[in-house]
Amino acid sequence: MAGFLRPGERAPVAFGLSFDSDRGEAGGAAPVYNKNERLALAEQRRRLPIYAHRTELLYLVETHATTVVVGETGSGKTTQLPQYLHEAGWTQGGKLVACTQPRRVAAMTVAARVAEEMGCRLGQEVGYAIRFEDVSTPGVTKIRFCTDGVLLREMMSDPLLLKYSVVMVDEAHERSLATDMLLGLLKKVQRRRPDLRVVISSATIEAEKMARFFDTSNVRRPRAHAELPAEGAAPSRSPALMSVEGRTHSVQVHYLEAPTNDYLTAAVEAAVAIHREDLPGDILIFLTGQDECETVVRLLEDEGRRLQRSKLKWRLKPVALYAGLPAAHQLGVFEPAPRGVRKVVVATNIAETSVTLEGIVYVVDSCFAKQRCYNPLTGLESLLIAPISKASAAQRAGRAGRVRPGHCFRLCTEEDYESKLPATTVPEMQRSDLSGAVLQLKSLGVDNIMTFEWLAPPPAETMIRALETLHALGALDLDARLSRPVGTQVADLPLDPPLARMLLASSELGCTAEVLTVVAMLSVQSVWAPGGKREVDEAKARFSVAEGDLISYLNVWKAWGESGRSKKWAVAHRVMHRSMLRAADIREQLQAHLRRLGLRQGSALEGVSLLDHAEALTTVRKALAAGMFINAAKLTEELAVKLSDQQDMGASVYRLVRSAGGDAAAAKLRIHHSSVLFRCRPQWVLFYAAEQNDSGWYEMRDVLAIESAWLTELAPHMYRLVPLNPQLRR
DNA sequence: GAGCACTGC
Repeated sequence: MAGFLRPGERAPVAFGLSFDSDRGEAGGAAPVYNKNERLALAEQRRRLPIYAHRTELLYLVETHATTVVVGETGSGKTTQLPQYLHEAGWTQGGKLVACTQPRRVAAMTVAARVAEEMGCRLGQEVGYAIRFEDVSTPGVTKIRFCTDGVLLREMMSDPLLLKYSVVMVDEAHERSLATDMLLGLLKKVQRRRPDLRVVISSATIEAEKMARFFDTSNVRRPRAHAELPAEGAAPSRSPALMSVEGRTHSVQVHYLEAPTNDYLTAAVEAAVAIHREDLPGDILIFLTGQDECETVVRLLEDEGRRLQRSKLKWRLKPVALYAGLPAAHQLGVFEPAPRGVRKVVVATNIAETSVTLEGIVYVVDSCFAKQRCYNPLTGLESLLIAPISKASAAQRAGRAGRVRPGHCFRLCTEEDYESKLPATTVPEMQRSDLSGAVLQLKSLGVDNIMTFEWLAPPPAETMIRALETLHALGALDLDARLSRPVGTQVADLPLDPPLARMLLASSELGCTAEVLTVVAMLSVQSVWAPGGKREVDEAKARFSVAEGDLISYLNVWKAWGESGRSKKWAVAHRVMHRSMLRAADIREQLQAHLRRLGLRQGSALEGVSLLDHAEALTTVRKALAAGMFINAAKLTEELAVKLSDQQDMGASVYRLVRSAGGDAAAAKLRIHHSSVLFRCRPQWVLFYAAEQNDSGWYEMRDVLAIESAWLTELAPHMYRLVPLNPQLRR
């Protein structure tokens, strides 16, 4: 294999790998226990690095409207800071301290830990709120952990966040769409609420930017507010910035001596080389997708068999980890490896932030990831393999230093790392469709979207496209104001605007029962289980109908319901039980929203005779079309000629209907293999999502076959009939 | 003709 070099190292050692510094240092098994476990909780709290900064932090929050805290991993910021604020009196007078997290599990686990430290029951003084679950008690709860999405929703009924005295935004450097929106809104709220304190927790790389963003010391305060009676000294409008050291071990980084164009083989070689050194510790390999992970697991299993002859102390045990994996298969990943076994976790980006693994000492990083990108000119998304950022690479490397000093092997040369990887990842805000975000801002009273202060403004084209989409859906009027009732109702529903729109249409057409199901199932990750391609195809065929995927989902839902929502049924039919349960939750939540909005509910298919079935189904399809008509595609006569390679020859090409020319007209679409319409060629289709992959094709998923006349009927503002022959025009 | 990084309301 190609050897590895440490930064600044010139001559390669025999194998490029050398852990001499590690030998004899900690010979035994890697410790994976919390060595403070037996200490009283209070003593453990005092031992956290952040404890030494307690007084200073409280002083900064007291005297500054915004405080940016750079707290490295293990500093204790997430669990301690909210408690310090509570102890210092910020929760007196019925106010709460909020702490937002980008992920649901984080909000739940952190809340549980803090409740334990404070010696109270979860949901009393300490609570959390995530979608479907509000574990907090009004009047009792003082510290509330929640996802940033929940706090955003909460702002729709409490725009000034009057319930809260302090809002702490954790993991702000991750720059999720919801975090960026929240930051912009918090800055706006601060102008109206000088008493509110904002605490931003961020990694070093984004900290300065956060502080600059919240600095309003040069902005003149509006006169109306200057006249407010001063309650003590006003806090400084220049943010405070402070760092708290973390508690992690050093990670030594190694690079390839020569570049590779096959990072899968390189990853396997690196893992084998590490294994041969015969030192303790698990290995974590970062790749880009499910297929890659499975391939490398197989290759490592082969290598493991071969290595069994070579008298090593440990046996290799490769395991894959990606989001689509059924929970049962994930178990092996988190269980500590038994004695004499070295775990090799082959993971996607999920291991970068979403899950933490114990016992990892070695990280092998392909330095690639699949990145979602939005093209506002076509209105379509891409999911392409791209080099990760240096910030991402640092995060991945850090996964090696949780239990003891570790090593990170990047599968590129140091020169390429320095010159080809961008410093930071482009924030989600700048590579997503923003129609949902724009609508939410409108409903929060941000009238002029173009002048809203973003931490990083999205492309103007994306904003314009979002306004156009919302206008086409009828959610905005010609002055780009929220329409009534459609606009306010679409904004009220916790759904993508197109899905919300079809739900409203279904109420008018009397088929909410069916559309609720479809919308809920479109809102979950994947209905079908991964694995055995043929098996899934066969299982799917049992539910397939010519009208397309959305109608087939109705059959899956019905059959799952008739089985008594049985997990056994789901497994037998290659349906993801987890997804179905979540869809059921979403469906129920949406139904409650419909009731609250006072919308009529009904079923088109229930109790309908076979004779009237087709007509009833057309009603459902039209309701669905009312939300998706923007994504209309028509089958062309063209046959694909060598788009990427000969495999594509003969595939049916679809073109967007809405485009008059330009980038959108050039986009070649085809029906995704996962669609039940893959082998059919309906003339006219609508799709919920299409994304470009590395083959160059835009693949349509969740397809609905329609009749062309529906387009002009449902969306005359967008589509009109063009006579084929001008002479036929009357 | 072959396949879905990760979150969130």
